[in-house]
Amino acid sequence: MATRGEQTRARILDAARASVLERGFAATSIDDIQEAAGISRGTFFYHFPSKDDVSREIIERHAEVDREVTDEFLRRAGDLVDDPAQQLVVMVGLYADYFRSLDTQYPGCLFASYTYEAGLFDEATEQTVKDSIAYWRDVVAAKVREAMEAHTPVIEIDPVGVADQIYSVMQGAFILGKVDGSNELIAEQMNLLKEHLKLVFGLRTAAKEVPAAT
Amino acid sequence: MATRGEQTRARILDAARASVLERGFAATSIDDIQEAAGISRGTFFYHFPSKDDVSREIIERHAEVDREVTDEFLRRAGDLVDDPAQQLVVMVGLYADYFRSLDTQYPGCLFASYTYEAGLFDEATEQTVKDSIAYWRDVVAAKVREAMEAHTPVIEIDPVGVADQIYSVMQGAFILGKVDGSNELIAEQMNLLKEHLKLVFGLRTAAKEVPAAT
DNA sequence: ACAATTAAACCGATCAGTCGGTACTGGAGA
DNA sequence: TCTCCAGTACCGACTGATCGGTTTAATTGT
Repeated sequence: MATRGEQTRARILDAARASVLERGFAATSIDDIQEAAGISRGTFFYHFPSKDDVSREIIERHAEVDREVTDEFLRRAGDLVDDPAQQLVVMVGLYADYFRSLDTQYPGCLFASYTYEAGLFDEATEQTVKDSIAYWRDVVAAKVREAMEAHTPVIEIDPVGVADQIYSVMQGAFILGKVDGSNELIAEQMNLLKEHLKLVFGLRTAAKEVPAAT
Repeated sequence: MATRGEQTRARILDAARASVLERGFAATSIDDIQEAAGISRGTFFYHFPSKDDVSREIIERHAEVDREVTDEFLRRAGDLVDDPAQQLVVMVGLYADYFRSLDTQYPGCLFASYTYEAGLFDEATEQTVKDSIAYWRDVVAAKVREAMEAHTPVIEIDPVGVADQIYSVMQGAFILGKVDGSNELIAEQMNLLKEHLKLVFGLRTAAKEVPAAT
């Protein structure tokens, strides 16, 4: 159970995160955060020495969650199917399901937000973003490598390139999703990517041939 | 020939655009712009009534250039090959070549920047972003539709979905490219996407079979 | 008792935007 | 050719508001 102080701290971080994703970090004032969190100005500074500390903590928390989700999706994919190529496909599908299941508009990714506000953050914060992306890239690329051993790809591919492609589609879809106000768009992009991966690894469901009507 | 005033105006817009792409709009002060453009504070306000007007003009100029590039790439693709599916592939390749040819780090897309700072801009500005993306989607989706008629896709696809996928990969790659400080990454992502498209439309270069050694 | 919270006053820095004035330039009139 | 003038372009000091951050004294919850 979280103490009262911890709850307030969490409320501050939540409010800050939401505002940063909507307006960006620079346009997020402490008064905005304080008001959204339903606390006073004094309380904000009781919990955080500065605004920068909030940005650091937000990104670190996001990095942590991101890593957990990555690990869990990979683990669940591993539980569901044995073939590493299938695991990749399932993983992308899990992302699709996740975005589709949300009942509010997905607000985008903090890493992207910070990237488009580069120069406002200190070295350590930038490094957190880089490390998080690098982690994702590494674990997914490793899985792609496994998949390549199990199924010779139909086209020449670079494992890191494929990992980046998945990441790119996700990040790009977040932007389109925000503009269109649609989580479904994000999910659909993940689904299409899934089909691409199946093609690359020759995982076409051959049994799905439509029986000719007569 | 541009008048002196027009040149100054352009310098202001260039400086503003660069700063917005690096730090975001909110963190771009008029002093930043003024200093980068090599003019005084007074001159800025001589040319622009407010900071918001600059944001509007920047995005409109970007939208215009974006549209021109889209049209030109599609036109050039049409000049190079007849088959609409091949045209799509060539178009993506043209983007790849473009990003590879840059000698400075590609700073990212203003639409993405604005999307992650939504709420700072007025209705008209937001609409410009939406319209620009919609235009891209429409013309590329139309080409995908043509391609589908010429080549039955190997997988079930939605033309708009495919257009969005290309856009997503580009936008996502911009982010990765910024983080990694690499234009090559962006170009590589476009190349991989090119291969995916070839697969989908069955455009594999069958003649490329590696002759068995011995 | 002690941690958490409040409200308000306050600070210096920086912000967007204003204003009064100056330099440059390209004619028009003599 | 010289003078004068209007418009264009530019300048930098100034204003009021807002920013992040501090301080304090008085509560509240456990």
